[in-house]
Amino acid sequence: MNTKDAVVILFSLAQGARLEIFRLLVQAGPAGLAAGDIATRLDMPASTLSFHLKELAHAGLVKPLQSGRFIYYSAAFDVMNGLLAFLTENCCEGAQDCCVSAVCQAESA
Amino acid sequence: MNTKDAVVILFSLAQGARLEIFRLLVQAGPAGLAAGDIATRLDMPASTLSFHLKELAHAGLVKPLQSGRFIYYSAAFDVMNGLLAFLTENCCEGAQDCCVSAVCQAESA
DNA sequence: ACAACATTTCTATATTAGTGGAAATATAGA
DNA sequence: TCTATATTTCCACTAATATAGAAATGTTGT
Repeated sequence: MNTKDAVVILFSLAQGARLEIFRLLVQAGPAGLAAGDIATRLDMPASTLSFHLKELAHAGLVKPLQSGRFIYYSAAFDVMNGLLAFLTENCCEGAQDCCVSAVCQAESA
Repeated sequence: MNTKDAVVILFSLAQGARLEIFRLLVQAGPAGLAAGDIATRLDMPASTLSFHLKELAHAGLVKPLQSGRFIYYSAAFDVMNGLLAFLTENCCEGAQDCCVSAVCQAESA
């Protein structure tokens, strides 16, 4: 991951509608949700949703899977993990205690 | 942390210049760097840097500390950790294995 | 082929963001 | 107070983004 990739990913999340879409998909898990289902749950016009899904897919944060007439979108956890690692890379010149430890402790506690 | 806070933080990072500033400060550690130092290292006009620092500070991602004529900016690791936690909240309906574990394993390995 | 449905692309509009020079503000030291 | 330095604010310009209706595309079952 380089700076340009990270900017694209962050940009795709830095918008109210898109962040809600992504969080919905994170909570939905690997199976994902159909586009129409997302539109209904978030009360969003189809064209607006499509615009945002395209942005998220372009960043690699969501992956589309066609199944019949439906297209299921799911969150790409590996891409998100890569982003998190990038954001805390070379943290504090090697003193990693001050950086992401809080998250890891919260997870393992 | 709510969606609006997260969008503000993500937005502050979703820009090439700002992401570079933040990463520089992450690597610099808690002591931070003076604004002029950042400008020199990133070869950026002072007014442009100031614009971006303001955005990062507004999001709470960097903290300014005045010391004489200099203003030292440092990364707010607690805010970043809060963001990471928010992004993976309620992940996969409880099956956390699929989410942030990769980051934590990489850190502890 | 046709009808029904799911999703995307096209189009126009309104709003917002990024840039950097010049001027203003703040601090320190003599 | 005067000067040098550090940083921010002001300003104008250029460009990009979010939105949603309407039309187009693709898919399924009959």
